[in-house]
Amino acid sequence: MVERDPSATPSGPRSAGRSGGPAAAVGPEVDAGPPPVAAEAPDVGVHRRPRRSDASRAAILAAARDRFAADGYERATIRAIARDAGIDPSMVMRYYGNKEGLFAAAAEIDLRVPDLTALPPEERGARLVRHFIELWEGDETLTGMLRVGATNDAGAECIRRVFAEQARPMIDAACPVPAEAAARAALIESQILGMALCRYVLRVPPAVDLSHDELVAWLAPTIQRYLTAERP
Amino acid sequence: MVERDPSATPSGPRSAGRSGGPAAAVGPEVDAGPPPVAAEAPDVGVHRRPRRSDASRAAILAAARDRFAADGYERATIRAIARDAGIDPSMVMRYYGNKEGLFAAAAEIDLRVPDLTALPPEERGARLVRHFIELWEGDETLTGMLRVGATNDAGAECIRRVFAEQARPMIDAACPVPAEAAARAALIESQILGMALCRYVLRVPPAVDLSHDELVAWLAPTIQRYLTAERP
DNA sequence: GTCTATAATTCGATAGAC
DNA sequence: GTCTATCGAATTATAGAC
Repeated sequence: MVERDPSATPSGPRSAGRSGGPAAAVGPEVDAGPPPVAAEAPDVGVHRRPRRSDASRAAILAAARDRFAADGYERATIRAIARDAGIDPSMVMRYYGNKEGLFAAAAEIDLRVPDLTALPPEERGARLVRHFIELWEGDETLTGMLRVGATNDAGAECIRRVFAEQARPMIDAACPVPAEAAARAALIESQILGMALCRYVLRVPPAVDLSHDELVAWLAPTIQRYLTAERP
Repeated sequence: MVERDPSATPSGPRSAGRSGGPAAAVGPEVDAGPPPVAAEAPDVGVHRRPRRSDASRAAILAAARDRFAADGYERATIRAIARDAGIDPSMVMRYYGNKEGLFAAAAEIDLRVPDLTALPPEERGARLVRHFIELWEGDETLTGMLRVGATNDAGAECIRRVFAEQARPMIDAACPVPAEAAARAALIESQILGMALCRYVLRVPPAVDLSHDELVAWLAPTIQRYLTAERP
């Protein structure tokens, strides 16, 4: 079958690593902290005394992102994540409490939605489409979150939150009628996620074969209409 | 957490049953047959001697569809499916060989795509959108297949095949330029599946709140454009 | 902080009686 | 055809030594 062979990667990090690219923009280490352990740093504000385990935590998070992305929530085991990170599985439990805590820490995503108000209205659709295409192809974590969100409720909540917090404000700013912004944002999200689903998760052949330019040419008018067209 | 409580349904069928509605239209019992058992009916063509176990097989398939739909591939256990069907788990193995065989048998879907050529071109987008909305809300199996397809490759193949075999011909017949039909079908599929993902799987609030009429009003022009508009 | 050992479940799958 | 009993493997999670 096409299932993952556990013996294929007996040790060491995964081949298709993130290479520290978009991962570096994820944000300032927003892990949940060691849950059942003594709180050694109550003032988690600007300054924080670096823990000796920061390297281990980062390695775990990177491996978790890869595994969750590749295998989904259920098949991504703590053992495999720990093995990829070169760390004992019990450390993962100690740092993140349980599997859900680990996922929550690994699921921090930055969509880096561009500022649409700086563009002339007729270019906003194309700008948004091109941004999401490049975002999706540059970071397999997004595909993973989509995979997890379809099966696990914590993953779905993650996607809902990411789009509500990061995409909505920009869409609100670009929408003509504020009362319609919610519906317009949902429509845009449906087309963006739908194409991502077909291309990167389901791998529907004709969707995979579309070039970036073709995608922009087809999808930009759709997004543009959802964004600014008069309500039908 | 929101995970399923195994003790919530100690026995008996699931509360949200299919009530034999769309399931009856799935097709003429296309199960894989008992794989490791003696082939008692080699001529599985038009006529077939009804097996004594047909009722059990149907019960298993119905329960499997519900479980796969609700829990996804990994969490849907053969034990739980058998319990819902009121049948011993070993029977599932005997009938369908293994878990993948069971899924393949349960994943037979009929999209019942309407004949678009009978409609004036300007009404085809709305017709298609309304059909898929009603289809999706009338049969939770489709949501389940989407859930499974996101995590499991067999599920993804199922979705690819269903759309390729059932939706493509109708779209081909309605598309102006045959060479562009593949891309147009992929675009339509991305918008249909994307909205289904947001509404029924991820349950993004603004997408869930959209009424049928609003959905048709917003999505129909998109589908219409993917279907017949000149290539951008 | 790190690791070993293991508890406690649960799973898919098999063997065999009736 | 149906069911009981169970195997072997895998999982999350915990306890505790160093």
